[in-house]
Amino acid sequence: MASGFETEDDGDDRGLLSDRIRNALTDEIATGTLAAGAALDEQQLADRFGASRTPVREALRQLAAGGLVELRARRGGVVARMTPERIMEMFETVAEIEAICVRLATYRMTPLERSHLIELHDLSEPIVETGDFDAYDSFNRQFHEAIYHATHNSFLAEQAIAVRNRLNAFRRTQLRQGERLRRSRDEHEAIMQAIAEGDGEMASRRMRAHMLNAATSLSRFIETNKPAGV
Amino acid sequence: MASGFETEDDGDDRGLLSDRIRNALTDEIATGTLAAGAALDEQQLADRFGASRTPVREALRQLAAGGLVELRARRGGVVARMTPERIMEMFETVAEIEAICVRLATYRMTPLERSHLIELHDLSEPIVETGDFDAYDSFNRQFHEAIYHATHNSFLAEQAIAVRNRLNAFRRTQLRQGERLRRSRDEHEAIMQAIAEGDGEMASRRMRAHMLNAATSLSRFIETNKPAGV
DNA sequence: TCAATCGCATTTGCATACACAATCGATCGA
DNA sequence: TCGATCGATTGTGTATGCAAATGCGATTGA
Repeated sequence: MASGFETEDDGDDRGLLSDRIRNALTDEIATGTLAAGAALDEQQLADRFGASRTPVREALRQLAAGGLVELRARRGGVVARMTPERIMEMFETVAEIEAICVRLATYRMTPLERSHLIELHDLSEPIVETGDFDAYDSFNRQFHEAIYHATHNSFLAEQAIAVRNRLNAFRRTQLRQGERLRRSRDEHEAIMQAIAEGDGEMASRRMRAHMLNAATSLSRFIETNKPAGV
Repeated sequence: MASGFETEDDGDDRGLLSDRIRNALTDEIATGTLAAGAALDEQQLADRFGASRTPVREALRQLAAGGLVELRARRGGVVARMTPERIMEMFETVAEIEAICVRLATYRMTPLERSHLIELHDLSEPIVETGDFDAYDSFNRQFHEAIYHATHNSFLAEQAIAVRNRLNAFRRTQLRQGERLRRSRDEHEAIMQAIAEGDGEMASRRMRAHMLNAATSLSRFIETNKPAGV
């Protein structure tokens, strides 16, 4: 009440309603609040968000375009069901795209970008020591995105981020194995080594292996925690 | 009038109105009927399609998600402007993804898929002889999509098709140089050779070169036909 | 008892209506 | 004459209403 402005209270209710609903739904799908296969009733969602069906519909259409929900005509929408096979396919795709990115980045990154990446990598050591999963996840994201941008191909970077986000949205079963954290950083280390030597092909192979290791680690987790029926 | 059914006259007015509008707009952007940067007035489009603004809005949102139109909040939408730099970035991305696909396809394709691909490739010879650009374009699409599917990674195949379509939508300046047609087939030939030898890496490199050759050919065309101001 | 069909309820798809924001033009001031 | 501000108009964003289609359940027939 100190300021005279009341048009924006929290800074959260700003922008388009449909965008806010879309972001909220994206989060809920990512966190698993909305389980895969769950029906998405427009009126029900509208009530929950205190809005009308119109912005909800637009949000659903956008999510459908992004592949997070399946929208069958006149039959409503459901959260996209992900089979283990499809998740592995997505992982492989991400791995290959990441491999592309690191190869191009190796050949094209500026000295500034290189030093920034090194600095970022160095920062991950204490995180691994403390075993802070969330912090490492955040670092990991920055590390990979730094590589995307170092390709100096913004379109490719956008694609990489998009496909990675799409995978993350369904990766609510995060890698929470202490051993994996250390191994992840070691793999980063090997990638950094190849980058430093200017060997893009080597960096590419190591990045692919790095991603597939993460996939394997996840698939083990999925196998052991397999829900009945699916 | 022979049959008693009248629910579907042409088979064209079936399905969702928003989908039809989306497809129509996609085509118009691809063919250049809607020039890049053209403003997309919702009411105007609604009138043109004989519909209300609602399905038009949904179509625009989907196109925005696909990257074909840019949608600024409360400021309407315009057909996405493509700079030559961005087009080249897209070409490079497509080239790299195609390179991935052909490498995986080489290692994973079934004998049936291999024979199908060979058959397809053989069919292109007479097309090159006649110099039928449209026919070759159609064949070319089939050839590349056959490779996508042979990766046995449907997600990757979807991504490849999506990014390829997205590029095609802005490639209304098609390659209409007779020489390029022959060279394109020769490059396909070299790729087929590598596939036959089971050398995925070789096939990958040749595919990348193939795509970048097409890009170079296009960039020359763009340079010579550069519009004033942009 | 099982299957098929008819009818109802629910929900989507589209149209229309209204409110607010942004842009453009005009008028006022310097 | 140029700039800025205010107002009007255009157009997007959201809400609501209506019609059609889908899915489900009950009823009827075999």
